[in-house]
Amino acid sequence: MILSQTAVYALRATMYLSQVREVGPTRVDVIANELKVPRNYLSKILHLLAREGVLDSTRGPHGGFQLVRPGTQIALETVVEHFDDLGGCLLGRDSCDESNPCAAHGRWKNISESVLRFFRETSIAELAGGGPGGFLVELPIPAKTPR
Amino acid sequence: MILSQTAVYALRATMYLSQVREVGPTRVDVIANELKVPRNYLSKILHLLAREGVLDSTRGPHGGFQLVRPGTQIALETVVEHFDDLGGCLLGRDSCDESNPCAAHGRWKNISESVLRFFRETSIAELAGGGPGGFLVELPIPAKTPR
DNA sequence: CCTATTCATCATATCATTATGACGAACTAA
DNA sequence: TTAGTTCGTCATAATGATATGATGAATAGG
Repeated sequence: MILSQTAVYALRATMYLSQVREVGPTRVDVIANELKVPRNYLSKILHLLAREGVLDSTRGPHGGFQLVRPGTQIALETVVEHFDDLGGCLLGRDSCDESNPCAAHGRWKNISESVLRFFRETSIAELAGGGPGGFLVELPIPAKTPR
Repeated sequence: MILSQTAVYALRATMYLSQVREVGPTRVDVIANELKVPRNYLSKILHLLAREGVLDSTRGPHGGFQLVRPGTQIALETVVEHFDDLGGCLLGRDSCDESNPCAAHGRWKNISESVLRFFRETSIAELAGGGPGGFLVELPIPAKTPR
């Protein structure tokens, strides 16, 4: 698989959040149930995304997670980069660039760049909205609650 | 990393074998030392490639591994497919195609295909020969020894 | 046939990823 | 201030990938 299970959970969860029509946070349990994903595991993933500024988290009643800005403005890369290293050396070397290339570097570069561009230029809302059963509506920008 | 460590070992080993100028098998120990890769682990990998018809293995004195045909005629895919599943669903679904697509399918398809094309159309000799310090000479076709 | 050589394989260890269960900390509302 | 709700986090488990060490089986050459 190209992405780790963890990164896929993160993507699917943020995609889900980008489709929630009601403003305000959504509980982990709801997301976990909806996506059929382990609750505590997802909790850690979302917590990390909150620490990294992709989500807002709120505790207590009416708490949960929400996107810090509409899904149309969040690139897949923004979510995935915290879990997987896309764009590393194909042959697994620590350093691999023009001045010190691996055997595959020159030929792989173009492909690699188009992959990176996909993650950089595709928004989670684009994916969430494009799939079967997805919504195409624009979301209101949720109020940013300071922590 | 896009490829597993195992797949990278397999690639590097076959690339190495494609550059060996002498006809006949090369011992695992030589390859492992040369590539700085764990010997027994590499042994299993090469054994699997032999079972799968990518390599010939010979036991006893003067034994070792060799490519079944010149590296110019072995695609990266031929080596990698036995270890990693390239081209699976981006969101990790078991089945994902035109008739039952995941949310990312349509947008990811083009990128995915160019990745697959790279592995299908690039030979191990191309990589081995293209890197710094590589050889560009053509190899004689090694005699196919029945097992 | 014997011996050295080499791959084949078994048992086990280590590590990272993925997952589960229990409890603590923060928050809301009454 | 109390009770209920919800995220936060700790401890631990299960699994798969990666790695090591010891031994078995096939082969070539004397």
